[in-house]
This record gives sequence, C-alpha cells and structure tokens, in this order.
Amino acid sequence: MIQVTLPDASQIQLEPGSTAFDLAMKISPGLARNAVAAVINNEARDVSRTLQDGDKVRILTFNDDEGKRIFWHSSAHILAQAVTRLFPEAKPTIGPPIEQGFFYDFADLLVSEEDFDRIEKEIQSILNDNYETHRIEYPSQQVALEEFSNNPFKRELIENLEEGLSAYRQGEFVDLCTGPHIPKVGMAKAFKVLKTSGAYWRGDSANTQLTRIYAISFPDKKLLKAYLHQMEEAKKRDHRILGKRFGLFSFQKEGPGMPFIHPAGMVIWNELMAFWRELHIEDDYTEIKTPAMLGRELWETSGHWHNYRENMYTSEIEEKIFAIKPMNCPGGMLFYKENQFSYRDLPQRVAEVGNVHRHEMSGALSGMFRVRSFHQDDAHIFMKPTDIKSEILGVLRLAHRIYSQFDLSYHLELSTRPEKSIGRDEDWELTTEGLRSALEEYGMPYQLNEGDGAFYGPKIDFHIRDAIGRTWQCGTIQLDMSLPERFDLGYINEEGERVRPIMLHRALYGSIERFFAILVEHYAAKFPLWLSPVQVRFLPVADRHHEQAQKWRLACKAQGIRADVDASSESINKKVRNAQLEHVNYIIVVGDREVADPVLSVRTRDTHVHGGVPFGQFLEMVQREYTSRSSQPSVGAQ
RNA sequence: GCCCUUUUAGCUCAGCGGUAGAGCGCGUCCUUGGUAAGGACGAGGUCGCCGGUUCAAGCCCGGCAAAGGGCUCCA
Repeated sequence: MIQVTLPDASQIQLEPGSTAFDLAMKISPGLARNAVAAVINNEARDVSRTLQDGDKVRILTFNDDEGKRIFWHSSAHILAQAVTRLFPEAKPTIGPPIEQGFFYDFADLLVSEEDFDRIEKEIQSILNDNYETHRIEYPSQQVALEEFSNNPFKRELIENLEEGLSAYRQGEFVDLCTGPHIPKVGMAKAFKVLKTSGAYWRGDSANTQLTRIYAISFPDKKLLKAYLHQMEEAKKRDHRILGKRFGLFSFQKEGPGMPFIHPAGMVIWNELMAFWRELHIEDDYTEIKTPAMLGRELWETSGHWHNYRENMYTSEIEEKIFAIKPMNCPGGMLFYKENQFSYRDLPQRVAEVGNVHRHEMSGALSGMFRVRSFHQDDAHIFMKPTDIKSEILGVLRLAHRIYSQFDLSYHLELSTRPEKSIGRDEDWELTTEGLRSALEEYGMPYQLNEGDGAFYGPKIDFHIRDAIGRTWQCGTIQLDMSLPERFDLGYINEEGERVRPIMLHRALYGSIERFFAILVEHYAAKFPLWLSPVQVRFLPVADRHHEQAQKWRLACKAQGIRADVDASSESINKKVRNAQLEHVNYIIVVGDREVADPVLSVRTRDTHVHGGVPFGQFLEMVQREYTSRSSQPSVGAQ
C-alpha cells in the first residue's frame, strides 16, 4: 500500500499503482466525477497520473481557479478540434484560458458570427462522443516537429521548447500542449462561442494576422445560463447606452473620439471637479492652466516631437508650427522655470486639469473609455530626493480618498525600468526604490510589472474594472528623470548650489472622461444625490398646482439644490414613472393637500413614499445629504 | 492601423430586388387625473456618404466615413 497526503494533512492509503482519479473516487464519487486535474507535489497533472508513496495531492475541480484554467484550456482544444473539422485548412496556433473563458487563434481561417452555430454544433458532437484525452510525450524535438510538419506556427513553438515536449490527443485531434487536461471532453458540458476578432501571432502587429475565436464553457448548463444572464445585465450598465439615454454626452462623426458633454453630464463633471479641488486644496496643491497649443520648439525640447509625433495634432500659421498638447507636462515645466525656487519652497505640488488631444488609432477608440480628446487631472510635484517617499505616500492616500468616495475597488501595479530607457542606473534605483518603499509602507498589495515602466521613469498605476469586467488604468504616478534634465530645472539647496529637482507626474481620476464613464457603469446611472443631475422633481397634480410647484423649485434652487417641475399634461402615474426611470432622487407630488399644508410625501428611488415631511425639514435633509456627499438617502433613512 | 460586424424616423428596431413600417418620443386637441404607461388625431425618413450592376436598389457589388468587439497601443 502507498500513502498520500491531502491538503488538510489527512493521509489516505491506496493500492500501489493508483491514480489521482482513484484517489478522488476514494474520497467521493462526486469529486471523481468533477475532477478536472490534480496537483501532485505542487505540479498540476492529469487525473490519470499514477501516484507514488508520500505524494501530496490536491484534486482540482472547476471551482478552483486553477481548475477553471485547466478546464478552459481543455475546452480550447475542443474548439480547435471542431474548427479544424469544419475548416480543414485552418492552422491552430495557441489557445489559452483567459479570465472569463478562453480563445484560440487560427491561421488561414476566415469566420464570422454566422459560423458560430455550425461550430457549436460540431463541438456538441465532439462532446457527445466524449473522447478521452491522452498525453503524448515526444522523445525529441525532431519527433515533435514531424508530428506538426504542416503547421509552421506549432513548429516555431516546438523550436523554442527544448525539453518536456508533449501533446494531447482526443479522437483524431492532436495538439501540442504541456497539460494537464480534463480526462474526458464531455465534462465541458455547456459551451458557447462568444466572439471573433483579429489577433497577431505572438502579439506583434508586424506578424501574420490570425483569426481569434473567443468562447466559454462550463461543467453545467445552469452555470452557462447564469453567465450569459450576468453578461446581459452588465450590458445594461454600458456607459455608452446610459450616456445616450440620460443625455450625459454624445459623439459626432465630425469629431471621432471627441466627446460632447451635455448639460446633465456637465453637472456630474462639475461636481467631480469641485470634490477634486477641495481635496487638492487640503493637500496643499496649487493649480495652473497652460495653453492648449504650443510651439514646436517646446515639443522638441520635451522630446515629444521625436517620441510622440504620430499621436500629435499640429497646426501651422505664419510658417510656424504649433502642436496641440498631448500632455500637460511641458507647459508645466515652463511654469516651473518662471520661478526661482529654493529648497525651502519644495515640494511644489502644481496641478493642472488640462484638455489634451492624442491621435489614437481609429480602431482603439471605445466610448468615453478611449478617446482622442480628454482631460487629465494632472499634477507635477517638484521635490528634493528626500521627499520622494513621503510625496508618493501622499499621492497614494489622496487617490484612496478619491476612489473610496465612490466605493470603487481598484488594484495597483508597479512598473519598473524597461529595456529601452534613458537615465542613470542610480537614478532608476533611487526612484524605483522610492515607489516600492512607499507602496510597502502604504500596505496595499500590488502587482509588479518588471520592465513595463515609461522610458523616462518607473510608475505606479491604479486600475479600475468596468461593467463587463475589463480593467482600465485610471490614476498613475510616474517619476520622470528626463524632463527636469531637458528643461534644465533647478532649485537652490542649503549650500546655495543650483541642483536638479526630482519630478513626478500624477493623475488620480486619470482621464475625467474615463473616470466619468466608470462612474456611470458603477452606479448604473443611479447617481448618489451629490452627483445626480436632477435631485428633486415636483409633480403638480393639476394645472392649479403649478404655481406651488414652481415656488418650491425656486426655494430648492436658492439652496443650490437641483430641482425641476414636470409641467406636462400627463397623468400623475406617468409623471411618477418617468421620474423613477430617470432616477430622480426625490419625487414630490404637489396637489391640493400640499397647497393647503406644506407637508410633503416624498417618494424615494426605492419607490417608497415617506409621508409627513414638512417642506423646510425636507430642504434641510437634502442639503445635508448633498454637502456631505453621502451615498445614503437622507429621507426615509432611519 | 489590422481582422470581424453594424449603420433605416429624435430613440430602439422590423423590412421579401418592384413607390418606406412599428413601439417609444415629439406636436395639437380632449382629459385636471394623488405615487410606475388616460385618450384621439397629426407631423417626422435623399434608408450613413459616393460610385457601380439592374427595366427597377433600403436590399446585390465596390470605395469612403462613423460605430461596436478584439489585436496593437495607451489616461
């Protein structure tokens, strides 16, 4: 008998020659049925793998993250099997699992959504045949190359893999793969082909364009249904749809990627900026505004003319070339140089909410998330080397105050020196260490992206997730060793010498447009009162009540509260319905009773009507809720 | 920029090679109704733009533009 150890440290006796599947069977038949793979001594293996005495074994199911990846990777093989059956000329390349499902990239394949049905049918027939998967180990590169002689992409992969070459076979289909795999393809019971797109071989736009097919699979039809339902729900939060429905913003074909912010959108925008300014004043920032367009020499000095030219809009007048700013920093540098700073004046925290323009590739544009004209809530902090850590900590804390106001969850990424970069080693070390130690002290976990920094310095990025699960970079903290040099910035130190300041760029909303879009999706356009375009709506019951409704509207307005009156000749039911659908925070019907005695029945967004609120008290409550930027309604609170 | 898809009334969407449709919205009138759709009538369209095929094009073909999903890139 052999003995293996389970994750809970319990020990199980097995017949010699038992597999991971046998072990699962011994634990419970249900587990065996759902076993996707096994982790044996920290290595993911097939459940058909034979166990040795003393092995530490963990059975993986779809419920484990690792199990999901294996399940989806196995599903990618099934997809590739179906596709190669239907399109024999298609050459499978790679097919990894992703966060939600998996994709497979094919060369020599042309498909559109119309083919999805056929592909799904073929997949179904593969699932019905319920092939077992078999591991094939190649003794040498040569043997593997022969197996994939008709697929140059697989051959390229094989050539880059010296040892441990293996493949998996299911029915007639063999694919290069390290594994492990689900034991029988039928486990991937519920399959859905989702979308197709182009992709480049090895992610390089210089390489062949491949056809990518995205799909998802589950061990249970109910899980698939739940997933599809969740996707439907997420689509209802799409900021592009809500932005149109609520009149927040629009795009015109005369300015692709250049948003028009409408009145309701401007209300939110202005509230965001008011909140932002309050916090920045508290944190001792100053604010400037620099021109939208500056002469070519400036961009030559900053390096943009050489490094960023293809993204810049330019204009020529009287034989002089100007560029519309793609970034605020060069203007900020000129501001700094206007002053003679001493070490006593540092750090200088100079904010600028500037409208920048970048010519993004047409295919990259996406609603308000990716535009060509946007506003960055930039700030440049000029400091002494000894300020680095505390300044970064200050920015991290300020960012947290902003994101937590909206209950947004975010994650941090630290990116270090890329291969192509400028600057001295000791400067990179100083600045990267500054970022790292600030992050450590801040105490929030972060992801490390080695070599992913800007060419001029390391950075910390804040990422926030949208309604359909994509993450977007919002805030960023970037140390810059290049611009102070290029612009010959200086300050006078204690010894009276002119020395170079350290400079960092930072943005917290990142792009106001993008952050705005994230908020629309986050709240599904049901904004908290302080952001809400219409906070209070009065609904006169009959024409004779218009006068009272207008009086109250004006009283609200005098307190800075955004109120309106629905003076249409619709029924009261219809007016209530409209106000509810518009997510007005407080809905107040004005009829004979209210005219006789100013006590309101206040309808809240949860459709409850709270009676007996004197008008004066209502005003106070709304005002308190507004100025405190509370996300909880004050009426009907207790 | 590349691959795939889409573009018909203000909005959401039907539409079969043979003179353009619905619902909502909008306008006028009736109704003055107490917390999620009162009623009648009416006005809105060079079917994204430019070419081609055809006796005939919203529909077929080509180009361009914009939008959507990805790739690449990035706030």
